[in-house]
Amino acid sequence: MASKDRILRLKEETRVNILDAAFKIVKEEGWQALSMRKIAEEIEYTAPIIYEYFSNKEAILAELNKKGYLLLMEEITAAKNAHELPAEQLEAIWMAYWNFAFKERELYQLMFGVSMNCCMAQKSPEVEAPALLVSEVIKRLMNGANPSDNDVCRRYYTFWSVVHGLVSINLVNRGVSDQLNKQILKDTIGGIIRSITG
Amino acid sequence: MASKDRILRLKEETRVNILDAAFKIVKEEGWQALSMRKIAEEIEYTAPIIYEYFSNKEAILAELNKKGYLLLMEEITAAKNAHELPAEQLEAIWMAYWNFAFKERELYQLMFGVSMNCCMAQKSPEVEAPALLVSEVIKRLMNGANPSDNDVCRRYYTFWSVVHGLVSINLVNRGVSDQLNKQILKDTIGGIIRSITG
DNA sequence: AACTTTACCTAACGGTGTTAGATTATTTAT
DNA sequence: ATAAATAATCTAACACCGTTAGGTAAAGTT
Repeated sequence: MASKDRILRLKEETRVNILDAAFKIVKEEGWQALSMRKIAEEIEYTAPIIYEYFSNKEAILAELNKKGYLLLMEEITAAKNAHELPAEQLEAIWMAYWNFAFKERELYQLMFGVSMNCCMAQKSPEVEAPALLVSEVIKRLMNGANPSDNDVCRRYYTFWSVVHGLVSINLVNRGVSDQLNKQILKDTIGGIIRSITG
Repeated sequence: MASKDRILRLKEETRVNILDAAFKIVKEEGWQALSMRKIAEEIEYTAPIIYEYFSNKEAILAELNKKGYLLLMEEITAAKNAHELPAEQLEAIWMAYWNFAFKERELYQLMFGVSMNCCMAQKSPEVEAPALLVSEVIKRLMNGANPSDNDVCRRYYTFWSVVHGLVSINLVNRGVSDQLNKQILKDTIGGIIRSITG
């Protein structure tokens, strides 16, 4: 009977509604505000209903995660296809990645484990000390060029980005071998130093 | 009277005990397992007592955050002092930073907002697609050199680390200007590309 | 010994994810 | 059309969370 199909379509529809509601809440109020009861309220049901469509909250997050990757894939594919030369493609791809992260920051947080409620924001002497120490060394390395604060800062963030990026990828992923990581680390740091000293 | 001092010392001691208990729980069971009631059980009190020493849970996290920065500062200072030349100092500092992240991974997570329960771990076609696409382009860029999978993978992680590092620093920090970020991004990506094409 | 202060606890509030069981509505079979 | 079976949905509850109010018991002070 065709009514079976209609019912299946309705079921699929509320499944989508649940995901949309979750996404809307996260966009408007952030991840910490996402709760099963709030999703239920949004779709005008009670909370236990959601468990007919998703085995638990984590399953909803997994689905949104997938959605994020599909969106990212769209963006970087378009960026790639806008160019011919691989060098230009690569630059466009990573620019698209960057833009995606800020256009869909909530999805990016979910996808790559960037937590929201971290203490780094609040400034204090203890928190700022490492940056100062490293910046001093960078300044010494560049002392021939008489660098501005902006230059030093740029170099500091370049170092920090690579290392923190590689660290956090490994903390959440545990994918690549330690040997490969150390190699990447040494090579890249060496590269930045050479690019400074010329 | 001296008893006043002794009592103050005792108060300070249980303050430290609370922090130690929290740290122990996190080390053994991760951040998601840290609760006020569990801390209380560890120090053999009930939960409300903790609020005599810390205004809320966040204040405890802030204190552990500070502890993390002090430890990190120790490590990178020692690394720096082991060398004379700024180039060597920088390499040693970032290696120390790397080692700190994995020796004290829980502290690192807290300090830099690396969230623990992220979906990236679970592999699926959707999740792997972007990496494949980028790797293809990298391979094309290196086609003269006939690169191994390991080489391509290394380059991919180098790109990804910088971009993801810069992104996540900006997502949690909101510190640096957009202009500086774009500059860092373009420079670094260009640098990596040039280091590939020779 | 009575009074005051401190230390500490129990009980509760409103929130979370999740499950069990009852209730209502819809479909199917007679 | 009516009875039985199935599906859809809800209420109530569990065990946990951070946090607060209020009471009790101990310690210190006069």
